[in-house]
Amino acid sequence: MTQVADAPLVSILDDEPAIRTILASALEDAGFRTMSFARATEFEAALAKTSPDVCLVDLSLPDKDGLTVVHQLALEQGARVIIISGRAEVRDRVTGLELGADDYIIKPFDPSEVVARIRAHLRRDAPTENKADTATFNGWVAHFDRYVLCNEAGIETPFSHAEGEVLRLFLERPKRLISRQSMQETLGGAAGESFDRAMDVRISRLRTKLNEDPKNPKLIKTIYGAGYIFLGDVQWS
Amino acid sequence: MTQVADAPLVSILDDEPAIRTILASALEDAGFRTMSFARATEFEAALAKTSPDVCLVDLSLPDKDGLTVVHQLALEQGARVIIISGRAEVRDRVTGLELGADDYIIKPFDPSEVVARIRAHLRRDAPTENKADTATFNGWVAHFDRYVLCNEAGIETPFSHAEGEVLRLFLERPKRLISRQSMQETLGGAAGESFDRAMDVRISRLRTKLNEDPKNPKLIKTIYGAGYIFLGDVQWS
DNA sequence: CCAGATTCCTACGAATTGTAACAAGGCCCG
DNA sequence: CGGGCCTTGTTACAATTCGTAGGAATCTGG
Repeated sequence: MTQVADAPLVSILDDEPAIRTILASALEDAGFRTMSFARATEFEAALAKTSPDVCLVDLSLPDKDGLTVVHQLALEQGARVIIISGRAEVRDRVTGLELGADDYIIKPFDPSEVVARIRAHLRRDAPTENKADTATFNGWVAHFDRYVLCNEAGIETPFSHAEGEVLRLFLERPKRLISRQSMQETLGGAAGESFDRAMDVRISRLRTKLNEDPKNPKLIKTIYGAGYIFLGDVQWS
Repeated sequence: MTQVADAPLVSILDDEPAIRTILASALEDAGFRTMSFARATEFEAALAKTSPDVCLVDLSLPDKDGLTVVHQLALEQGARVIIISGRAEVRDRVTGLELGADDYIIKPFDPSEVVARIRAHLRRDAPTENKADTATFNGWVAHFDRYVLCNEAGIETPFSHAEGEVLRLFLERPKRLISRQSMQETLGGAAGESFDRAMDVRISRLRTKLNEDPKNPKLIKTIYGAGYIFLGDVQWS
């Protein structure tokens, strides 16, 4: 497993070698970089040099109380702190979390859950930059963050929220049938029988903005009695 | 228990009334505001108007798959999502977390742990707003200590307290939908229901100071029927 | 080619939002 | 105290969005 230089760094602090090994290998398989320590003093010495993104800390340590470590970590460092402990009492968990831990995992644990939880925590670190909000297709560029549609000449046409919902649905499922019903479920939610014209109109307006020829639509194709298909080579970025 | 206007809002989605009651009372005792729903449709309808800080979601719902709800929540809203489920398998937990949940609590649960976990998650939300009072975004610099907005040319424009509140709210949650109602809750507090156009005016004035083109605003975007989104790459310092 | 169903599209109107103008209140300074 | 100046909510009206209605256009099966 290759390790990218900017892969998140996870620091492991546990006195049992077996646990360290299991965690380290599971995390590295998942693409993280790891550092392992058996004693709090070594762990803290390393912190002075490197700042990990996540710290996994066992509460029972030979040289120091784990909760103290957690508390200092949470206060001083910006790192996420996850306690991994054999102490399963609710009281233990609550105090651990209150002292600054971000999560509390009970031994025995499943490595895949540890990985999933770490990912869930890290996901919050970079909220803005990871979501793909720009799609390119057949000379068009749709900017969902700015609610703007841009053609080959670079002319921008704004689209509304409702139009954007439909467009996004199409761009996420290109070249596949999207039934009228599933479309209403995904969007408005208010699934009334006689209300389904609203969808027609939304699509009609979207077609207009895409300069579709009504007689011969190239992008949004109607499947009579079934739904719609969005043709077009979509690429998100 | 008195509820402060700016206390974090927790939205509960569970089909069992007993669970809802237990959670709601525990959370309100802990100083949170709560909203409870039995069905996903009601829950989602409420989301359109208010944006809670945390959502507690049960996976087994009468009208919709819980995981779908979680996924949409995580993608669209910025809210923390905590699954509370009777399904205890590791596989369930991992998929729940991967679909966007921030935490996964297994039934039966202890309310105090739920509270502790919510607090742990929220603690991460507001690391910036304590000390930083200068934000840089798209050529602008906002100095909240001096109530001054500074453009690329270095020209300073003063802004008022009310405008600063709105601006700060935007800068703390960039590129996320901020619902109209949650905005009024965060700010004015005293909310005349729908007759309160003060918010519109505040935003209009803020737009003017940001030199926004009324026809095509680049920073403060209106989402018809929902709220506003602040685009712009914010950096606090 | 016909009948019936389905879909498109234009126009209209209800709801929502933008903004200019006005008014109420606070503050500073003479 | 009184008069400007700033702030901010309120009101009124303009602009925008988007669902609805209803007839025109299109499709399908026979």
